[in-house]
Amino acid sequence: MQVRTLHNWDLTPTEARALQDRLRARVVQTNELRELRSVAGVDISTARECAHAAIVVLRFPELDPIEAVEAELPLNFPYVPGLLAFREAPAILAAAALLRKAPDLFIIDGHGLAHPRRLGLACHVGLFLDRPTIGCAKSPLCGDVRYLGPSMGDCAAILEGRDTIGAAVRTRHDVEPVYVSIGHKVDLPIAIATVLRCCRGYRLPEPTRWAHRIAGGERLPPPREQRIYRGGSPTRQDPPDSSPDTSEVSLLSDRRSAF
DNA sequence: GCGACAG
DNA sequence: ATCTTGTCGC
Repeated sequence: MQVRTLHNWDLTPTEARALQDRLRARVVQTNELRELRSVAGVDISTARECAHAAIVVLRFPELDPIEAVEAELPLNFPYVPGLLAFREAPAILAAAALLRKAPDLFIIDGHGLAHPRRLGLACHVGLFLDRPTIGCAKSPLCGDVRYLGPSMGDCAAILEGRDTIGAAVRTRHDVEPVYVSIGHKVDLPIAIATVLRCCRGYRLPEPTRWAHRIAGGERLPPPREQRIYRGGSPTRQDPPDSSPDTSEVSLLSDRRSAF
C-alpha cells in the first residue's frame, strides 16, 4: 500500500515534541470508515537495538488472518514516554509498505489522541498511512480514567480537563480494560465498538494478538502470504547458515511443513 | 521541586 | 518492551 513521507525521523527529543505540536492539526477526528471488511493489527517487539514490526490483516467480521508483513529496522531513538512514534513508527511504516492492499482499518498498540500533545503513535502512523487508525493501549499515559463497570462492554471516558481524549474499555469480564483512542479518520464511538467486535474472549483484540505473536517470531499458518523487509542495520551480521535469498525483501508462503 | 510516564 | 518462577482458576 501507499505510505506517505511527511518528514524524516532523525530528530532530537525537543525537535520531536515540536513536530508533534505541528502535526496534530492534521489529524482527522471524524469517521471516514465506510465498509469494514478487513482489520489490521500492528505491533512491535524489540531486541538488541532492533525493532521487529508486524502487521497482520484479518478478514472482518470473521477475524481470520489473510496476510502478514514484517519489517526489521535498527532502533535509532530511545524509549521516551510521549515520543514512542519516533522509536517505532519507522519499522511500522516499512512493514505497511509491503501490504498488497490497504486494510480498511488499523488497530495500533499504543495511544492515539490520548497523548500529552494529542499525537500518539496511532495518530502519527495514521497520518503517514492516510487511513483510519485506532490506538489501543494496555495502560494509560495521561488523563483521568473514570470508573467503569466490571462487565465486558463497559467503558468510561479518559478525561483531560473537560476533554474526552479516549476511553477505557472492558473487553473481558473482571479483567483490566484496554485504553482506546482516536488515531485518524475514525471517531471514538466507532473505535470503541470496533475494538469490542474484534475481541474473542481475550483482553486484547484479535488483530493485536496476531500482530504480537508474529512480531515475536511466530509465523502465519500456510497458505498465507507473509513478506519481510530487513532494513539497513548499522551492524549487520552474517547469515547463520544457508540463506540463498540475498534480496532485502523475501517472500515466504505456503510450503514449509511446520517448525 | 516531585511524581508520572504508551512500548 | 524484556527479564523470569510460581500461582490461581476454568
